Amino acid sequence: MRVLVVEDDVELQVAIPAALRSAALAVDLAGDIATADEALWVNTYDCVVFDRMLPDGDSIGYVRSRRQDGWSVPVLFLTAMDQLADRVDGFEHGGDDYLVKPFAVEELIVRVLSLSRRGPTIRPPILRYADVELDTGRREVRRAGVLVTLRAKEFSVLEFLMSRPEQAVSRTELLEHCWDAAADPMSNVVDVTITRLRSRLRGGPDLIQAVRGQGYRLIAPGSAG
Amino acid sequence: MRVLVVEDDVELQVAIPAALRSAALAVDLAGDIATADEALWVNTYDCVVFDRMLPDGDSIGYVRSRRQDGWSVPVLFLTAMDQLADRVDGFEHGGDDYLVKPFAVEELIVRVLSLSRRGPTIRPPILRYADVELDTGRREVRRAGVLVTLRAKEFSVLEFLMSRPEQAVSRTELLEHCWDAAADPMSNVVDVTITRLRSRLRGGPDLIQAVRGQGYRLIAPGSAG
DNA sequence: GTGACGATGACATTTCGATGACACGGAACC
DNA sequence: GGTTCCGTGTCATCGAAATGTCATCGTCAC
Repeated sequence: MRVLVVEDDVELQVAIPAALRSAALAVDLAGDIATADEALWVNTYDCVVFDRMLPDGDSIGYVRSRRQDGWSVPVLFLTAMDQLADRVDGFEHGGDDYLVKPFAVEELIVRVLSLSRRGPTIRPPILRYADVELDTGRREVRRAGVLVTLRAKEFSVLEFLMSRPEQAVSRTELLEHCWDAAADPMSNVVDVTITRLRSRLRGGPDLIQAVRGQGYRLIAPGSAG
Repeated sequence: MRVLVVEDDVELQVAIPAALRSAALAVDLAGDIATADEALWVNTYDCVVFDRMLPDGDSIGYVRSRRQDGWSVPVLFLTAMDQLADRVDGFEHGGDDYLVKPFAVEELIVRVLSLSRRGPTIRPPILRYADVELDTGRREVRRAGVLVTLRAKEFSVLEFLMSRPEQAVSRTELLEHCWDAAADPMSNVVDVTITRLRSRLRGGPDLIQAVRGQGYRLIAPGSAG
């Protein structure tokens, strides 16, 4: 779990990261909103600890504007007692929390852990064609429910074909999407990989059709294509 | 001892606080879940008395969702006889209690005092996969019930893997979530940490599978993966 | 029938992951 | 303040597995 701490107070710049690291969190530090903004574009964080008042402004304004762009990383605001009156400002977005200074580090840790955990659980898609299922998250392929183990290249090629079912895909396209720039366009790697793919999917009729002079396409026999 | 009472019935709004104050408890009052939620973020309570049915919903849903974030203040649910059938719902969390309306105030006081005495034991969620339990609050890991001591980084990596069971997780993702910005993307820290993690979890079959070219995934042998 | 394209088996090469040994740095403890 | 210990990162090496190459064979279209 990785956290960005945005704090300008020198003492807290030391204390907060130390506390969070003791809880096995990876911590980056920024001293102002500009630096924080940069870090937030470059890296992925599970949670951000934002001091309310920073040299270049009130962090709430920054967070609010990013929220409008769909940015959804949970934020813990550190706020002084005298800023508490307008604390409602910080809660337009349900995913956030705040902590009044001074606070106990244990409290901070608990809050940050809690916020980090609600991270957006993205369900990676599962591609389906005929009796083949390709789970992009698990990196698993099943044919008629039976698990089929594929090599990375085979998986990658099948994924590409399944993303364009029944479309003819040229060797060049496959090379460009599944191989890196160093791939030799004269080689027959694609053919070989297709052969290997077929042999692994031998749990039913051949779904990979060669289109002479064009490339390959995924097609279920009988689907009049 | 400070207690939050969440009740919408006007008579009970008077009777319950009065009873509890007579037992030397400090009582705050909220009329609905929204108000209660705000109070619970701002203040620390030793116990919450929650009516089951409130104008803005069933309090059980609210409590359950906060429990998932590790919130552990004991709750006493006030439930009508006709809601009793589904009372089990309220007891996923061991620290809670319930009282069927109508009730004797003495009974209420006894229960609240009993709950308050337990104090706010922090009981954050426990991740489980196969025979591995990871207690995010205690920062403890058990395999087949046996305590396994992990280093901070190892814990952090395991936590991330366990938050995405059976999903392939790339080295980059792990680096981004478990290390800070100083991490060298070219380094093999992730591999090394995985090796160390495996060697510590040698109380059963290897659950960490390398996905060649992709990263790692948590998978129990035999789970058709 | 024949010529080009695709399929495939065998083999070579490369890449990738695992791991042991070592180095560095911070915390704890004299 | 110095020293030791512990956690963590770096590096080099090993070995296995994945993947590319090549040669040969098959087959489809004209």
